[in-house]
Amino acid sequence: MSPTSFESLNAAQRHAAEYGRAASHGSGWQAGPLPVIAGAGTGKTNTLAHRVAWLVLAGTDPNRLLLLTFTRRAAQEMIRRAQGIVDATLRERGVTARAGEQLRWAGTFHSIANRLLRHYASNLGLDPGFSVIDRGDSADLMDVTRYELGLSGKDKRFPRKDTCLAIYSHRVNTQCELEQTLREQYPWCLDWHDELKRLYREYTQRKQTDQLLDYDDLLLYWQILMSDETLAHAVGSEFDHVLVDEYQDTNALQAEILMHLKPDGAGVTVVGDDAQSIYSFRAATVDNILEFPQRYTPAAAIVTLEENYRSTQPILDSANVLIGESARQHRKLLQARRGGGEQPAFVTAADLRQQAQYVAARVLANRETGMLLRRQAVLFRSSSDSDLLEIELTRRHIPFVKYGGLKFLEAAHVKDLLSVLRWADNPRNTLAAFRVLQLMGGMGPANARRMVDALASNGFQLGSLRQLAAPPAAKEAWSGLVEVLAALGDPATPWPGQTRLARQWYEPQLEHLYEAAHVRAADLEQLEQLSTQYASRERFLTELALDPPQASGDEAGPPLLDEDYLVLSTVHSAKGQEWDAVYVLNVTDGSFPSEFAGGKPAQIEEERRLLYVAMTRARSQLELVCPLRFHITQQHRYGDAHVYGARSRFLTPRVLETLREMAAPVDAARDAHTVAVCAHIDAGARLRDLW
DNA sequence: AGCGCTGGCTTTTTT
DNA sequence: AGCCAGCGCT
Repeated sequence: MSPTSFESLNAAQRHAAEYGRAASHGSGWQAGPLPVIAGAGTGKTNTLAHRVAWLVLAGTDPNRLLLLTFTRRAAQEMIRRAQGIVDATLRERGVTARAGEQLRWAGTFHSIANRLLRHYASNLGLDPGFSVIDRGDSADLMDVTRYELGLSGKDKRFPRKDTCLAIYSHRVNTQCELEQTLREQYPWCLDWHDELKRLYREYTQRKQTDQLLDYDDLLLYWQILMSDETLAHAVGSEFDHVLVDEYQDTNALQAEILMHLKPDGAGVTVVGDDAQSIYSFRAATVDNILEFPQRYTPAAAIVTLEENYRSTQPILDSANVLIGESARQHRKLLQARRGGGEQPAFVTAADLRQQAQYVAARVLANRETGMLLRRQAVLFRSSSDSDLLEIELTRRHIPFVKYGGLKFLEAAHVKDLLSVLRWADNPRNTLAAFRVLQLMGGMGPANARRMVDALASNGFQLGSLRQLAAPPAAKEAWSGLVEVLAALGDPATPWPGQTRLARQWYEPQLEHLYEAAHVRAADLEQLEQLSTQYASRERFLTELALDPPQASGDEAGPPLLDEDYLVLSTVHSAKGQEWDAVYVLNVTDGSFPSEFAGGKPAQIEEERRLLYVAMTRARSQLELVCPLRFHITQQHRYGDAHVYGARSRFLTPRVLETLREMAAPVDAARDAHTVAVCAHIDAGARLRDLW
């Protein structure tokens, strides 16, 4: 193969990339199953890209190669890199690269499911024009259903809509009984078992009536498709090779789909790291990767990548010790290829404010020695952990971008505007209809119901809305809406400009809906801008649901690339990334592990892996920060109630030996009366006791 | 009957 | 800062 590119791989990487060499000739050959356990920073993406490139160079038709990744972004990155390797190799051989030979089947399980289901819709009794609804819409549908079943308003509070959806999702993705999900993950909802079951039955029914598929449905329908032998064979034989990235974060449904795709494992490559499995709340099961080899006879041989190209050895030493204390795993020890390096630090701060000040100061100090802000990142367990830091950064005029947490598309006003387009796109989408109708003052659930029923009895002709009379208070907004919907529903209306039409109707509604209307109006302009980048309304709405912009500011596109900014991110969103300096906030019991983690060993192990993922993002500098004193917020009682936190239980004596312990310098100007107290209290238990 | 406002309560992480 | 139940006003 390519003398340069492939020879740059180490032995294990090359073995993985070229696995099946002996069998490879012509098209349609297969080798596998191949499990690759790739430790953090061991060149996983590079190896997988080389495997894709090598398969293509060895004669595999790129159209017969299925690549499943965790995010669509990862798929695009993989395509780009594999293409680069193929092109470079062919150039070396004096062959001009064949233009347009692209990987058409690369994407997330969900997006590939979307494509397959539209193709096989008729086999499943599905309308090929189904809509995909995102999380927020699913929750809203759950809410409407709950309201109509009369499940709200009992003396005991029924679980909120997001919780209802989370339980539902967990239940279908784990393929376990509802009762088991409740007992293990949502014990406080156990009393509602029967009501929830009724709710889910109705929810499923409504989605089917309205031709809506939620995220979970994409997988469920795919699984059902694969449960039929004939159809499974039809789908499976479309592909010679199936490669799955981040296999440690797949769930039972996805494993089953893969199994039916290639029952004997021929042509299957899975890549992942059990030590980085952190998505069990999304029903991912680390068992998939732990038990993968044994699912075949003979058992598949594992290729392990342990040479780490990212971090210095002192950082890896800490991480190795930390993860070494976990019981069940594919053992591996990360070895640094880079020399030198300073010991990572464990820094105690008096409280959250001092933590924020300390981190901001360290970021600036690094910046002054020439380390760009974007080469540094602050990581944390939950999105709100960075609240104080964000204030501090703003005060010091340090620009930052935050990943994770509430996103642009989840903001109420953005969803409002999108709902107008969604309703026009699919008049049967009563969910969008309900949302849009109730945006008008004077129009509540009852009137909205009346309008939707009338629309249904007129065969969902949007034009028929003209005949209906709105309540007096909504009169003006109503006639405007009717005209906009008629325009959007007319196939002759071009797509560019449709978002503007919708926005012109919606913007006046902002005033009575929200407090800071002008701030929200700016977002709407941005959404309009974003929509112009898509070819059609249908593409815009579907792709937005499947691949939303990652961070606030992300949707603005290129301009940001010129600027320097600090990265703030949840650990979950930091997956696969790296920075020169990494600061981890709140390395306490309560965050690592989360106070909500529950006591089961498997749950605690996952929390340990979360800290492992955070630590292994660092290239040269790693600091774990631990504030000692917390103010209690968002609790029953307000006031200056506080607790003293203990450092994370994962920082055992053996781990601490690998760290340099230090205290954040006390800011003398402030807090003269606050003395840093060293006390160790089980804050997690205290917080749990509050409930 | 239906709308909208008030006030009490809030279980993380996300394709 | 939302969500949701309950109440009072139209």
